[in-house]
This record gives sequence, structure tokens and C-alpha cells, in this order.
Amino acid sequence: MKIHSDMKTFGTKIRQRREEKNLLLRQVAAQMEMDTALLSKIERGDRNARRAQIEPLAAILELDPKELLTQWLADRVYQLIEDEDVGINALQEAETTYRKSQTTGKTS
Amino acid sequence: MKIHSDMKTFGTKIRQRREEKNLLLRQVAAQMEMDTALLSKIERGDRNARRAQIEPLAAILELDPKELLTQWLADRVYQLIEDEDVGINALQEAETTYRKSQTTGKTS
DNA sequence: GTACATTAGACAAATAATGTCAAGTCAAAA
DNA sequence: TTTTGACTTGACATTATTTGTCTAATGTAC
Repeated sequence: MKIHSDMKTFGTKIRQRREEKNLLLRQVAAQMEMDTALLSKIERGDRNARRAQIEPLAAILELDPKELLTQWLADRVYQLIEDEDVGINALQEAETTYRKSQTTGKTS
Repeated sequence: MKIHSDMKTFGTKIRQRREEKNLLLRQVAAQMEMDTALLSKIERGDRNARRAQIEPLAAILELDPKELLTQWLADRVYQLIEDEDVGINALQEAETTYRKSQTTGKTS
């Protein structure tokens, strides 16, 4: 699952922050009500956190939730395209679509 | 699942092409060895095709497989970010990561 | 050595995606 | 106005993927 040693910005970000705050995996995991092993995997990038776990995590680590979410989403997007050679084209196509949807303000 | 009436470029693309070629759903579906109903859903954008179905489809419809794949990927990327307001930021982050991975040429 | 933090791996549980079927709509032909 | 054919819908079954758990490692400091 991990591709580049330096690729997982989400995991490294939260690990870095956890260490800054001198917290142990098990402490954070407990607050998140998750298994320590799982959090370890998330930090190391061989599992993804779930969408619903982002905000709680940001709160515990005192990180900006939007930034963290961005990072998490970026990882997932990247995982989707990483081994396709038309990856960038797809990204740009998606971006166009997204921008359109924003300006037309459609929600559902 | 469908958000904007004009959003699903993959589905509309293949439907358009199928109609150009005057093929029936069941004809294409048969060649793809899939249920007609499923193909219908895919064309209408309420199901995604699988990755492995893209090339066969492109062949049947005589579409450029890379373009079709791009479209398919773009849809999936879009689906991932569509209801997040940091969507664009994530896309750009992902793009940066992707470009880096390309230049360093890492594969696994 | 023991103790503690983290990691790895196998497996289980949960969730999501994909596929199937039968019944439905709709339009055009008969 | 029935029938036919193409397509669609929705409920459900199947399969695949993701997420979570447990136990046993590894590594490091004491």
C-alpha cells in the first residue's frame, strides 16, 4: 500500500504532531476509541483513517481540521490515480468538473 | 449518487458513442458479458464500471482507451471530493504528490 | 533480564461495491 | 388499444474491500 517513503502526508503529519505533543499512541488511540495497532497503521500509512475520524483526531492533536481533512482527501485521491499513467489528466478533468459544480452552486 | 444532471462524463460519453454506433444496450452488454440493467446504470451514472471493464468497453465502442480511462478516473476522483469544501485544495495537493512521484520515477 | 511503546500479521466483522432478477415505464408499431 | 421492444428501477444476493481486533513480535531503555 505505501508507495513512496515520503508519500503519506496525512500519516506523517499526525505522527509528527503527536510526537510534538508528547503523546503515546495508546493515549491518542484511547481518546479516539480505537485500537492502538490501528492508529499505528494509520500513522504509517498502511491504513486510511475514516472520514469521520478526521475531526476528532484534529481536535485531540490540536490541528486545523480543514487542513487535516485536505491532507486526508489528497491521500485518497492520490491512491486512486497513483498507478495510472493518465493520472494527471484525470485530476485536471476532475478539477474542471469540481469548479463548475462550485460556481453553479449545486448541492444535490 | 448522481449529483448534477450534466456531471457524469463517463456515462454520457459511452452512451453517446453507443448511440452513434446504433448499438442496443443488450448488444453491448452481451459483448461485455454483463447484465443489461447494469450497463444501463453505468451509462446513467448510478453505478461505476470497474477498472477492468474500461478497455473492453473502449474496444467495443471504438473509443480511445486512454481517454475513456481518464474520464472514468476523473469521475471517481470527483466523487471522492464532491461534497467536501476543501476539494480543490486536496486535488492540488494530490497533483503535487503525483508530479513528484512521476519525476522520481518511483513505481512501488 | 523486565517493562513499555510500537509494529506486524492473521483473522473477523462491517461496509461498500457489483451483479442479478423481476417488474415497471414509455414510445412506437401493429 | 394492445403488443412489442428498449430501457429503467428497485430490491435483493453476492462478492470484494475496508476496517477493526487480537496476539505475537520487535526494539529500546532501564
